[in-house]
Amino acid sequence: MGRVNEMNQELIEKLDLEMAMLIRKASSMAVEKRLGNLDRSGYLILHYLSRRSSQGIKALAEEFRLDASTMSRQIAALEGKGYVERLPDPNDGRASLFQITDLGSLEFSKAKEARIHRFHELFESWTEEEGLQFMELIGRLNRAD
Amino acid sequence: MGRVNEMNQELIEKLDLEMAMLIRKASSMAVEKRLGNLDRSGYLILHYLSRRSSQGIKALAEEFRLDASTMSRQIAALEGKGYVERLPDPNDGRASLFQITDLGSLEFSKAKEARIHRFHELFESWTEEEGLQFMELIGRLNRAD
DNA sequence: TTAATATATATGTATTATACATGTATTTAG
DNA sequence: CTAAATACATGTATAATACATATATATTAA
Repeated sequence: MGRVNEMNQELIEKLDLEMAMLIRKASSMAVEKRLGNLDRSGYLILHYLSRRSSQGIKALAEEFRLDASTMSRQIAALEGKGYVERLPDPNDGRASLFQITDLGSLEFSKAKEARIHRFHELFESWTEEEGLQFMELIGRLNRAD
Repeated sequence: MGRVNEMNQELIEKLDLEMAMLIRKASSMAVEKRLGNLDRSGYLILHYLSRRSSQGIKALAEEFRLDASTMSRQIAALEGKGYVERLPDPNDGRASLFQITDLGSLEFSKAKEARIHRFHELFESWTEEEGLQFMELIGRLNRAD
């Protein structure tokens, strides 16, 4: 079985278009469906903070490959809603560490439920095997440069 | 094999996160890499117009599931760059029809080449079969409500 | 130790993509 | 022929983002 690199130009072109469409569709879906008080960024950040110890802006920005200024604003939004809590970084007076609050955990759970529901709809006609394959393939793409 | 609806909650949750990450990654990639003079919308619209006869704002907005005002601005941008041409709709004095220009076709080809190159990188390690599966699955998602 | 430099974060500004509300011209229905 | 609907353009608002810059703190080199 050949590599995609060697393969049919046509398939790559179709992939290109399908990806472009998926991105637009999924982006606007995220906007449409505000899923409680959480946007996509907030959702991802809370998910991350719900599994890790408190993190600073820089670490979060690197984790999500966003500019630190962007992360700073996203965290500020979460802090403003009371979903994360700012703690002084004991090792660095310039920095803060952020941890998810109980309220944040609650909001995250609610958003997750709503999103999961939406996903059940979207993937209604898929078999489990297809879902698994798709997830694996997306995962690979997410971890590629 | 069961439907995703009946399946493991864990898989759906992972899909949810992977999708959220993909969207963010792909969106920012699209911004970073301006691929000539075409953004994602322009690219999709020119692709569409390169295969179809001239279309009005409304039809395009429906095709791409965007608000007509959004499509109006996107087409205006393409028109401003000379990539599409406005023709009066002979059957409706309120409407215009838009067709791709030679310059638009040229720009589209250039953007396509650059994007395809990027895709070859992204999918470098994939087999052809995986690429095909992925495309089919994305296509289904794009066509779901 | 002190001065220069680097770093972590916050904020100002700009861009892009989007939706919704509204206004205008034109078409269609009654 | 008038009333309602439609196609489009434009005003306004929001969200996510990057880059440039400012500030406080930390680190390094002399």
